Amino acid sequence: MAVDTYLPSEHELCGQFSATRTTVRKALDELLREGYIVKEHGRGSRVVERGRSLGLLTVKGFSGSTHQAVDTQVTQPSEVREWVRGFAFPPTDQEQKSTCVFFQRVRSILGTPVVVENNWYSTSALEFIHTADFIDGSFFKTLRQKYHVEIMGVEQQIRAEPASAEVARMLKLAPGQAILFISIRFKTSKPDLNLYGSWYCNTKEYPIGSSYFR
Amino acid sequence: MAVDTYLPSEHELCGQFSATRTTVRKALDELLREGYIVKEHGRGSRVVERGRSLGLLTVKGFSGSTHQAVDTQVTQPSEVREWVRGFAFPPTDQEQKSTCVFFQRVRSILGTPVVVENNWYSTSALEFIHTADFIDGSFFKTLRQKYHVEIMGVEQQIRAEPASAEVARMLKLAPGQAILFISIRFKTSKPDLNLYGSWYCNTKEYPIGSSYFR
DNA sequence: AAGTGGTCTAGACCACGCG
DNA sequence: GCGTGGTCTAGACCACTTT
Repeated sequence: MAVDTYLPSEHELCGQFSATRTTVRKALDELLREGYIVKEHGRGSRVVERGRSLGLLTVKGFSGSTHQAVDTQVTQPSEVREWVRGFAFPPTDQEQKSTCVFFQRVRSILGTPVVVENNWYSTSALEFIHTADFIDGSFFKTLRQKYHVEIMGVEQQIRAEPASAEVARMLKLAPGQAILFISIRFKTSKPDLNLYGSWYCNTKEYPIGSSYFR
Repeated sequence: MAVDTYLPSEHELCGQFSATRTTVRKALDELLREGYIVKEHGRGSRVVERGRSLGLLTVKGFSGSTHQAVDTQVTQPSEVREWVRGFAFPPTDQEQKSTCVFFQRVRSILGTPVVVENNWYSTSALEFIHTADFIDGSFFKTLRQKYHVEIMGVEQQIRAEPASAEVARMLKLAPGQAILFISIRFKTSKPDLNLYGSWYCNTKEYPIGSSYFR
């Protein structure tokens, strides 16, 4: 949809999709939270330009980015490991009873590496998926299309830290530069399945964006 | 409510408050997003411990903190100024036509300064409120109780930065330490009134927390 | 089987923007 | 006055958990 145009009214959308206000409004609220529209009381729902930011803080994950030119490099393909400690959101007891799958990747925008992602999930809740088998290179898309698992929510804890030597190397920064560290847990529609991440972000060019509406 | 207990069922709450499922669920969804409860399909809504984090990323602002012992020091009382430039979320044209009110404060937890807040709002949308007249020292509480203005949403942009000399001094850190910079815009129930902030956070002891659910 | 949360239909009334 | 979004009541059906 073109920026600055208005969507059909909620009542019209009800007709078009044979749904009720409740359902239509729920869908529009998603668009609002993702930053695609703003609602103007008495006028309508206007399509807006999404800002120059990563949009990491929503359930869409990195794929919800404003940027089309996000490139993903797998730096450590999926492998089975033991859990490490020190998560801000610790895995459940059940998850810790089994091993986990770990993979690491680096996200870049226009050639600039912006995020180093360390990702884990429990082998008890989801089979081993090789990074080479990700549909279109996307983990979330693979979960959705092949396993019918949806991301239902996300919890995060955010800190500013100096970059370690290793992270600095991967982000092509000087060691000690200020980076953003995100400890993250995604909750999925599969009750026992959570996805854990420790993400290191270079926010110099591309800050993290977030919006939240009642 | 005690941690790990369950709330009355949604149907029960409907009875207790003479409301419908829709309304009760909307309220519970707020509690979910604020991190006070988790919903367990088929079981109920369980009260959980909120983590050791600031909860800055929701519409509650700093007052949504987990910590009771948040102390606020006004370092620059309200005064009328010209707008400065460089906001991630620029004031609207209408707002920029008039002057603005600026105030600065430092939030501390258990004696440790954790946030330096620079705050602005347009004089065209809200009268000058002296920091000394804040109800219980809270700006949001004053807006709500005295002006019947509610916070409806928040947009943020987050970066990791080295602390400037001035910010370092206020946060009692060494200059150049990694801190978190948040550029923030609160939208209110008063259509023309937005609140703008540039916040500098020391996340070493108290990281920023956020949760998001469909 | 009974109780829970998840989702939906159907319809009402209100507050806001605009002509 | 009319159309818009904001909120609410009333009630149905489904999926999941527990007994």
